[in-house]
Amino acid sequence: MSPIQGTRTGGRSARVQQAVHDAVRELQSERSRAELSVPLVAQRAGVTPSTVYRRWGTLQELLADVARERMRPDDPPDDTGALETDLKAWARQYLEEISSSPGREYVRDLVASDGEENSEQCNRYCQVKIRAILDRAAERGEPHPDADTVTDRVTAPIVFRVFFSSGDPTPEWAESLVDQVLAD
Amino acid sequence: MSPIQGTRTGGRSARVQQAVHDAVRELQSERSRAELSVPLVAQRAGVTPSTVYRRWGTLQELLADVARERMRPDDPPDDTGALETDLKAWARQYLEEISSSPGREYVRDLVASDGEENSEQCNRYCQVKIRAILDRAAERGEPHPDADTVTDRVTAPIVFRVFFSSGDPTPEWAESLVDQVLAD
DNA sequence: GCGCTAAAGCAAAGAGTTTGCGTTAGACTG
DNA sequence: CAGTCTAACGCAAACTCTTTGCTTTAGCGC
Repeated sequence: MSPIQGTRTGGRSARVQQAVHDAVRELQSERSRAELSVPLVAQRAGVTPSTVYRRWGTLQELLADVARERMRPDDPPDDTGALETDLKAWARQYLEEISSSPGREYVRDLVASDGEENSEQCNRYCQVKIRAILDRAAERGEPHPDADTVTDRVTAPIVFRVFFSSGDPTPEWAESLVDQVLAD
Repeated sequence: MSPIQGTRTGGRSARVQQAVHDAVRELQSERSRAELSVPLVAQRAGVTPSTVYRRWGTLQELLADVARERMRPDDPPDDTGALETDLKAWARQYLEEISSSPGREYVRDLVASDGEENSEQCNRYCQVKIRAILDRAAERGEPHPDADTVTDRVTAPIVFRVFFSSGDPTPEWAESLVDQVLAD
């Protein structure tokens, strides 16, 4: 992979980015969101605040950048042997992840950031997992909805309820969304 | 309605709140979000910044407060004579409202605010409109889903796609969500 | 009217942000 | 493999925003 003309991707730049991201993650686990600040992160990372401002612009954008990284899919979703159970397991895990206190903060940071790139990337990560599940169903010969349908009928309601509804959504409710999308 | 003990609801307090809200709305129509600041709003409203800080805490919370006011339902939704067309008209209008550039900003401000009160209130406003439509359907004797189902299957996908998806959702797509929820 | 106090004003101290300029690391070239 | 070039970093000063203690004011309840 050749580096893009006019931007530096390796060496010191990469080390600074790594150090700043690590600093944010450390501080997020130690202090509340309101206590975070660019100077604080910069000090922990061993760089000057101006470096952070010039690269990320605002604390908001930096937090969104870190949040996006955290959402990146690591392992392929568990293979339970059937579409229904695969999707239910994923839906339960996803609900748990984003309804947790840190999970909500990450999504908040993503939505609050100026560029929509971050939120969109986050959804793409989500769809990568969903598609992996659907592809396995296809291999088994199971009938299955497409990824956009699963997004509209499972992912969207989960995210919406976590952020706009008063009660805590239950794992059972998340599973019922899967039942409904597989019913028709 | 008696005022709550220990807080002032009328007189000067009310005038200040009005002036600050007006100032925010004016400035939002003149400048970009990044150019807004508490001192700027305060100056336009004819109050001191410390007044704004003490009442709202941060610019974020103030913007969320204004955004919530804007989302408050004004008129009852149009009565087109049938559930399907009522819901489709509402879905189209809602999509248009929140996918517009200012609409997205309002929702962003709501989600970004610390207290979840604002986001939840916003959803309650939404459900008020949906329930009005469903109640009319009930009066006509039409079969109809409940408000939570409409929230999960129409409102949630609309909001989710506007914020997490790359392409612009179309009015036709919003209508198809209504078709699906009425189909089963 | 009169007193009481929540809320506003004022101003100074503190914290965060922006910016110009010099320096440095590391990518590219010959 | 040394030399050149420049994106990105460090530093520091100027600037803006935020916080806070104290004073003043408006207007509700008696």
